Amino acid sequence: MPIGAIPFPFGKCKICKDKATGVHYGVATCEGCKGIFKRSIPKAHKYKCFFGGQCDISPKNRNRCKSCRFNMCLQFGMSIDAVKMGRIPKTEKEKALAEAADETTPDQINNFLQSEEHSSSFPQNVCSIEQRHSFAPQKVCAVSPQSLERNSEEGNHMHVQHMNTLENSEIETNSRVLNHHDFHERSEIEQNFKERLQNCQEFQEKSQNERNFENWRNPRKSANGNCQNLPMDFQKTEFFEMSWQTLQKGHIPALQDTSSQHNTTSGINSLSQCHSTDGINSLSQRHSTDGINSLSQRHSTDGINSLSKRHSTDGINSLSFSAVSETCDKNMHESNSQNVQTFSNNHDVLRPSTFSSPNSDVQMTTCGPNVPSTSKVHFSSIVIEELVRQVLEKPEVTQILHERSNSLSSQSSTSIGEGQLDALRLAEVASPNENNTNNAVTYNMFDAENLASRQIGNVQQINFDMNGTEVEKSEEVAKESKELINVTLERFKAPVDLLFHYQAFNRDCYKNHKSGEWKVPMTNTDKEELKFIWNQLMEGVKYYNEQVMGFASKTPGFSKFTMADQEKLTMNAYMEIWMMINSEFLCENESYVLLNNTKVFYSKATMKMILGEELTTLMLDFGRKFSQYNLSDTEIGLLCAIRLTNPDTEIGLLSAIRLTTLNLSDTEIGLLCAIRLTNPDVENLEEKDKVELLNSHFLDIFASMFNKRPHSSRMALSLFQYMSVLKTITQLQQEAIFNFSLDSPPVEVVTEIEVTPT
DNA sequence: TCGAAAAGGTCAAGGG
DNA sequence: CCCTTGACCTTTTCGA
Repeated sequence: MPIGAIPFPFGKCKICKDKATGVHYGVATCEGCKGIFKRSIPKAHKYKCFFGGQCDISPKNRNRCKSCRFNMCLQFGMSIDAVKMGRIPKTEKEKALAEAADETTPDQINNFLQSEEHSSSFPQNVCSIEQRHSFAPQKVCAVSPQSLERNSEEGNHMHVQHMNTLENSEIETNSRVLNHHDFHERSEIEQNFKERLQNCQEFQEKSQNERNFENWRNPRKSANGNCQNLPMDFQKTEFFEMSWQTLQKGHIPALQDTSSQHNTTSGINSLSQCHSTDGINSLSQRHSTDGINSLSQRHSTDGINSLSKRHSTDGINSLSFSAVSETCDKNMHESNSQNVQTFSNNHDVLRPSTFSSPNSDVQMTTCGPNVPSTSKVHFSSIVIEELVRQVLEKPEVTQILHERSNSLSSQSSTSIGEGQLDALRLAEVASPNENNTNNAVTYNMFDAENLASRQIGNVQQINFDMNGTEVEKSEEVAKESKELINVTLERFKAPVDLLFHYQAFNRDCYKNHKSGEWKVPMTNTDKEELKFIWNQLMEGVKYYNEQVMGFASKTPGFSKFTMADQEKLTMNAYMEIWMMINSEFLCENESYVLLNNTKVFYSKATMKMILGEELTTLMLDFGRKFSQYNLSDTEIGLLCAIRLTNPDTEIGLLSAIRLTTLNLSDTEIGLLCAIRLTNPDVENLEEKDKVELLNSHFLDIFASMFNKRPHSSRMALSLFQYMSVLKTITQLQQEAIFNFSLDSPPVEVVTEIEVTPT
């Protein structure tokens, strides 16, 4: 910098609180932390904290623990993909300097950036917090093919300058340039997260007093067309303001056609607080950036519509699942309400037995004469389970499955459902015919191909034979494996904590509802209420993102994958994870998925308005479709083809039901999420071996827990099959939601839920 | 085209 | 003596 030039006030280093010299790898840091991060990339896995992993990082002691320092870098979002180039606009710099001169508090950069949040002179491709924190499953996103094609044609590619190699310098994705908003937004997110956690805790405390629910539990009570019934703090937010303005134009921002995406600046942009007027154009020829963390941002596949996509995906699943069994709720409600267990934050407390009690099957089949659909759901699940059981009892089938599993795992075939490979692997582990001393170490965890990449991430404690020879299943190995499983399980508490953080709140709410202290808030055909619900959906997505991405970032070993792989994996598993953790609230005749922190259950009626009668009917009528499967086919055909060959919507419904009836603990659900998160069959992974290894490790752990159950093998198989169809139903639902318009909802909905005084 | 900002590179200093 | 750190330098990139 020229003599006399005044540097931009970057404030303190986010990592060690020393003086920041600039934005390095996406985060304002000092030269030291920049250097540490730069040097750590190829060898981070060697770091180990000897002080419990909670070291304080300050300028004086920052060299004491490289592990914690590097982890801090990751936590604050440093990424080699987060390259930012370019200058800070002159006007912004002058402002910053002026404010810095006046500023008495040391954290100048944050203050500056806060003041600049709404500046129009900033680079334009700034997306909202929601956008950058959001994921839409890459394969199931409902962006139109035309849109994707157009993006590609316009050269909307991101050039990634890799630290060590330029081989992967061009990947086909969309991005945005990191700018100084990101400092602010990152800190804002951190702050928001803390605040929300605090709010959540406060709310849980308040929930002891039922009076606190009175103010909001029935939005219909004061609905008057002006949304005066909304909580005041929510009404004040810019987010609400923008959304409201948009919605007053009478149209919920759905993707109506591709041509409008370029021109519109009102609907979706308003909702997202996006300053961009054309997210697509401004994204082109940019470098990969990463404002908050590398997982969260780069797959803004469309600067304009991504928010809409993502928000929709969060809300929509519960919407459709709610339409499960319309006429079945009364009996279910009565019987289930007696089975509500005490909710708890503990991971291994079994989930509410409301829909997972030993008698749930009976309940499902005895919910009245008017519920043929539900009965069929149940009947079909019984059929599948029985078939799976019969299959697994045949030794020749086991052999075939074994061979097929091996061949499929090596060629990554597309002819098998993603969940099925897991199931097949797990079947080996869980097979009661196996004669191993330790079932958890019986499959390809120990094949020769994996040995070279054995030491990754948090499974580095594995001490295997690295010569490339097959490892004997000795007792020593079994012991090591057991220890490793225990170590990983211990480390797994943190991600599970994150994953279920909001669940404690949701469960409390649900518990209150089931015990009659709450009523299901009304939603009727009122357009205003629909707008309200839509806004709530938009708002709620942040929480799901925190859950899913927090879980991903804390999953042992996951952060050791390349950023690109982390991104692909997380996007791939995003919705499935969401559905798994919320499956306990998708039950009976309604969805009880809470719109996080908005204190509203959204009902089946609203879902119908968004999804339409057709999809709802499809789901209820699943039994008819299910009969189209040729059940007399060989059992192997059923096991291997049922998922992708004819993945109808109804199966997704089934999966939600079955997941809940398995009565999984939080840790087990968390493990399933980790297994889906580290799905090695995701396309174009850079380090597929590593992903495969970690995936196998989680399968080991899950198997070690799961196979203690009776009939674990068939349960595991059916479980993974059910899981694997979650993606399909997501896709269908998204199509429905993006065609949704407030002016012409797909179905006339009448009020169906009666609010009765308690 | 200039020059600001960030990446990558270099090497003296310091610690083990 | 070797390795790590981090301040400083050079190169790259892109906003003005």
